[in-house]
Amino acid sequence: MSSNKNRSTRDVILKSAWKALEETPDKSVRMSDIAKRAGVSRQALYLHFPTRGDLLTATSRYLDVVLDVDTRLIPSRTATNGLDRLNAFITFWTGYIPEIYGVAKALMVMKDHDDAAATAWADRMGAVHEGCVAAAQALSDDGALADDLSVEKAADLLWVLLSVRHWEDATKSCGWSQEEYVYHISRAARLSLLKPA
Amino acid sequence: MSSNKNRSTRDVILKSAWKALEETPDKSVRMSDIAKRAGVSRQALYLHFPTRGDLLTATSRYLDVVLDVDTRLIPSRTATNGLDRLNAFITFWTGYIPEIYGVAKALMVMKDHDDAAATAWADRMGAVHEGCVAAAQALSDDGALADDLSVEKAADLLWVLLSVRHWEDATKSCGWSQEEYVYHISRAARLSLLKPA
DNA sequence: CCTTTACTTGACACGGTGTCAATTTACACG
DNA sequence: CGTGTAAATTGACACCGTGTCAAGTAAAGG
Repeated sequence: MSSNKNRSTRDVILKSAWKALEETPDKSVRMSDIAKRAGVSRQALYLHFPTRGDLLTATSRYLDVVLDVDTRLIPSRTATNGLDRLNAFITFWTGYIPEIYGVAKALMVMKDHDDAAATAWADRMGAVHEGCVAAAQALSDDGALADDLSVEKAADLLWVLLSVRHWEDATKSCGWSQEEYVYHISRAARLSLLKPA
Repeated sequence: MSSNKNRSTRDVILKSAWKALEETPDKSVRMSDIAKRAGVSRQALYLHFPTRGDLLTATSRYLDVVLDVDTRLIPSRTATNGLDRLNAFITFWTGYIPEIYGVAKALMVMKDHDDAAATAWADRMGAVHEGCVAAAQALSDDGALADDLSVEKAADLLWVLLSVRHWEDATKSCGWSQEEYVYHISRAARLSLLKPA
């Protein structure tokens, strides 16, 4: 099978991209860096991915598989009430962010000056937004949603609170630990979304 | 006075940078764009500002003067209780963001791949953080701060809530109006920071 | 054995920043 | 009125990273 080798190089590249970005999420990782790490020529990258943006997006999808997003989302999807669903979703996503941060950061940076990357990022974040809508809807169904929030606004608010930049600000700029971040953000989310007790 | 002409070109450049960035905060404004708009050669820019980052930072400081930050901060500084101070500060800053967004965006983008710009941005945001600390302290003095927040954590939380990226997410990605943004963010801030009523 | 497919090598164009040197403009002052 | 000095112009160039292209190599598979 000729496509076997094809596949495997592709995977090597994706893994290398991941590792490189994970290692230095701050510094901008070049195509040549990834190639070197993959033990492959820079041009081989372009054989598999048209542009850097495509490689980054592919890497982030690759992560979803490797890190098994679907399994991780089960608690949230199977929650039996709104508050549980909200908590489960927040737990999932806040735990996921640090693992994808390297790749996410690269995409975030790129989206600021590359329309294709912007679309890709919007697409990825759209998935998170859907999760937020589901949680907000579940709260609404329970009558637990604060009175001055529509489902849509609640979802948006949650989404904004859970943004990767937000995590970055809190942990990198403010120096919060991951625990502090999770605690304060989920607290803020609950206080903002739920009807006052 | 020879430095008069010097000054005035400098100001023309700053104003042009401002206008250019205001016009297209999304697209990356080039040095040549600014030069053209200022009716000056590209090299003239480098005569006044060593690098693009320096020009951007100077522009943001220029805005603070032109938009009269000090006056705008008076209500916050003279508030007689914590809640008033918090509200005044939020009103100031949320109103200020849209006005500086173009320049801020350029700096934010640049900070992701330029250490000098990162420092400049951190410096500018440090000023905002100080405002957050002052507000949090005022709340604490009133005994109005939520029990599970230290002054420092409260300030950080407020700062994160008020980040420019946050505003960008809400208004650009979610399509909130400025009014909606102000309403929901200040609501979230109050609910998160204050002792439950 | 010969074709096809995956990959390599090395060269190059492009866009944007920053640098440099030579030149021109203008205005202040003796 | 000229002259010296500071400010600005012009055009060329180096650098970096992305993306393109053409020619060559290596190996699997019929």
